[in-house]
Amino acid sequence: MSDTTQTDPVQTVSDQPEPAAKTVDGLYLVDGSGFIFRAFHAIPPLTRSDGTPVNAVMGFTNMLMKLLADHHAEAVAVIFDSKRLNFRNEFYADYKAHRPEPPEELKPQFGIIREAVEAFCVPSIELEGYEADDLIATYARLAREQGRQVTIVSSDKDLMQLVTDGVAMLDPMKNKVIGFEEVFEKFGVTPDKVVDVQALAGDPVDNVPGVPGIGIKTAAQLIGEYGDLETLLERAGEIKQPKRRQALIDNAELARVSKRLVQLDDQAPVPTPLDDLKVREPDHEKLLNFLRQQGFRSIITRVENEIRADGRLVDGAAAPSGSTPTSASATALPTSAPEVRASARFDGKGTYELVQTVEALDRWIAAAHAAGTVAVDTETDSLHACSCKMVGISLAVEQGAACYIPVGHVGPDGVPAEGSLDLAPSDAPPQLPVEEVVARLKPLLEDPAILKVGHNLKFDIQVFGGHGIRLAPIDDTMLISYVLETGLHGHGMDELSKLHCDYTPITYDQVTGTGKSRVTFDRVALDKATEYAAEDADVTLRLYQALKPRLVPERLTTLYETIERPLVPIIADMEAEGILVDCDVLKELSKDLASRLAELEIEIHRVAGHTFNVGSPKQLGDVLFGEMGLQGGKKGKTGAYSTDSATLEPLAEQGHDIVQKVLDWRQFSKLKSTYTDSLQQQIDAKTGRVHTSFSLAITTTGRLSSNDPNLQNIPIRTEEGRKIRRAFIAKPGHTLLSVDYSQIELRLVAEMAGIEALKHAFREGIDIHAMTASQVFGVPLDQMTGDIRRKAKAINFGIIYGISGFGLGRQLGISAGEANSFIKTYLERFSELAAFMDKTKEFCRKNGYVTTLFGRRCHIQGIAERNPARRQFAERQAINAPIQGTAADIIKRAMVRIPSALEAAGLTGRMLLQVHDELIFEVPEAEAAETSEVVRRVMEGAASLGVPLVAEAGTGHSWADAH
DNA sequence: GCAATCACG
DNA sequence: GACGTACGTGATTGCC
Repeated sequence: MSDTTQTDPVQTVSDQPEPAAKTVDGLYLVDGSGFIFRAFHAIPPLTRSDGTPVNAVMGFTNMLMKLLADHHAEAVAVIFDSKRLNFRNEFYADYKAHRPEPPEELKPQFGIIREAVEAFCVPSIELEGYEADDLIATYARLAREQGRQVTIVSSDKDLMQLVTDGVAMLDPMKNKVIGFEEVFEKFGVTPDKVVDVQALAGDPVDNVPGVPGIGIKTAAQLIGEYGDLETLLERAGEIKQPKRRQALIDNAELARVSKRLVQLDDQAPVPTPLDDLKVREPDHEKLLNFLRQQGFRSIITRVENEIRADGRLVDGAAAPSGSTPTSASATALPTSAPEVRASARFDGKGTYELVQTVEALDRWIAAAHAAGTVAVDTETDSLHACSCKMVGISLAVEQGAACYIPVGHVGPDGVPAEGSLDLAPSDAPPQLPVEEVVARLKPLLEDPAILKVGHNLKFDIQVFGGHGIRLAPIDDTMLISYVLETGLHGHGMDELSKLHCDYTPITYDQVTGTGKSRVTFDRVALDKATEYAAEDADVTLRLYQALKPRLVPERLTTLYETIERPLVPIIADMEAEGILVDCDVLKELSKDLASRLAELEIEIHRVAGHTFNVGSPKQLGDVLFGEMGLQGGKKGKTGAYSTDSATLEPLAEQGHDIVQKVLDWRQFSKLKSTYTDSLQQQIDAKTGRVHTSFSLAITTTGRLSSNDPNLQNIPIRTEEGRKIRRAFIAKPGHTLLSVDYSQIELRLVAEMAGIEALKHAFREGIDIHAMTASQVFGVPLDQMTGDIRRKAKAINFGIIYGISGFGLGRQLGISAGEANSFIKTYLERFSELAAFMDKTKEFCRKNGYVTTLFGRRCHIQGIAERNPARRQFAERQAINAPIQGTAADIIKRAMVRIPSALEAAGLTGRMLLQVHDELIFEVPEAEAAETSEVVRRVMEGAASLGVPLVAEAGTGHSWADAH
């Protein structure tokens, strides 16, 4: 069961959560004409590759698709207005006379939208002389007479008069049901009185006259009082307000005409019998053909995924050229199919939209709703997600259709934008206030039905988190690329764009400049910022379309959806939390180290006979091996003496005091510069804590990495270094909890290679190094010495690294030959191991990658090299990667489960750090014991294997104490 | 910007 | 038997 505990709202289209407004099955009558206009105005301009505008087509198609997917309709029809005049014009010539001609860009789309309906195998209905509303009224009546449920898909107020028991309306864009309550909210009366209110209030849009001076509010009040229009007109003389009374008396006839105009005709002669409106099985080929003609790539992807999920399509048979595993890396963007492009071309600079008004913003939000998927990217003034300022947001809804919303740009002199508290005269460019943009975007960005796609969304999640937005659900193109092609290349956006889209995006440096003249992004001019930022969102969407479809056929969906993707918000929280660091402890250590370094330096210079830079390997080598004549060889192309600790340590042991001093100097210098000094700089001024950044897509094995600062390599191995851990502390009333896996990699070797003797030892809780020592060296456990055990331990580590005689020999200070004989014995004692290593190497040669227990693929380059050195290097990687990678999978699985496990247990502690096989928490003192148990339980249960996983916990005020 | 060195698992 | 060697990272420093 362990594999399926994590669920996420968006896996495939068909997996999406139940819509908020689910209506009962029955007849769905779609107000086609209403939607054409709504879609046209909601979606930014898009054109097909042949120049035909298709934005309304896309909006309409999306709406229809969503409707069919979200509701189990037994019958559906799309109803259109007929072009000609209708019966209302016979008695009121001016009816809808003010309607302007549809915009030029819309006209060609009417026909295409009818094709769209056809492609979905949904009946489309129109009738000369009647408006769509009349046909809808008629069908609704007919269905009601058969006792069937009716849903009118529209948000047009003119249709609200039809709402009654069994007839509801549905606004598919907002996914909102319009029933009695909503109608009452709008008109102030029950649906059956809506026409009376409309007759009085009139409607300037449709040129329905109504009674002058009476609006909806007054009309509702009057109808409420008098019951209906006729009664009101008859008793108009009783009205107290003179003006209102006179208006009603004078315009009684106008009101009656108005009522006839707004009253829908439910007796229209329907062109298609109600019984013919059954939902038919969709013709996928026909639908896909239509979508391809329009170049709706994201919709095509969704449809294909849906079809695939239904199992009606053999993998790859109808997939676009970019989504089959074989051709994916070669051509991500098919060239044959036409593509939707905004008025912009992909490489046409300066054509993305700069959003500076609420109207434009709302248009993009509506477009995102229509598309169902939106690529999001944030721009900030620094790379530190926790402390940076949000400068702008970009959205992309379709290839080429992207915008940039500036919210934090300042003028060239750094004057804040208008709306900031600063009242100084502003030369900041015009832009919407950040609060307003955030407020309008929040429902979209948190909408469980809208997928947010980003590249390295961990960053954007933190930026939005700072503004009270919890971005979800998400897909991350960086992580999709990472699970698909770990080890083949990096996963930065620019690199992936070149690789998959054959396109080089504008670089950050091009926009901000480099070196001395670099400016922060908030000072970049808006046009330049738009080109860069909107393009990033656009590229992200393209990468998504190229990469996401590969997950299923390449069997990487589970890894991505249950491990990598859920980890994103969890790591984001850990980074935002940070860890408390006591600056005074570090200062004290710095001071200490400084004086010891000074002493050592004087001493070293004295022995050398002159001053030199001890920190320069070149100068040091010259002094030690040149001037002083110590034994040591030149190395490498640089021709310089090697002076690393492996070289110097033997010399120090021979009694060369100066060498020992150099080694000490090196160690202290490292501690001071890398840890005590720089760590002080890295404490966040606001939080007093250190916020590292974990990279999720760097390593070739699946591990995380930590940077800025790296908190995964804080010293521990030496006493001096360990002191640095005293500076990492818990806040008042809290304690640090450290829980680490014991011997996880060796346990995994036993498991994956199926080494029975090792598995048995782990199950019995035997000292594993002593046990291997007794096996390999034939020493009984009760005669074990520390030195023999140390050798065995080195061999065990060697196994994990893809052992070689030379490497082991060097580690143990013995000859390669001697080391080789140890290895030989080891492989004889644990005979399953050799087979495992051979099998792994062979698999890697055949496939180019190796896999972990949880299906992660680590691509290994050079496995088939002719050069034996390079090939053997690849082979060692091939041995190591499944082991290291499985351990990484396991701790990630634990990390995904821990926050919810703590919450379920009512515990408030926070996970702060991960150090490969260790997790660090900050917990209230009173919760320490219980938290420790919950965490251990989750960690030990993160995989169920033939060997037990063991997690050990420690607590203390500082990290040094917790270990 | 690269090489050398060394901190961690 | 070649060929150069343990696996995976990140930060700092000196030097070109």
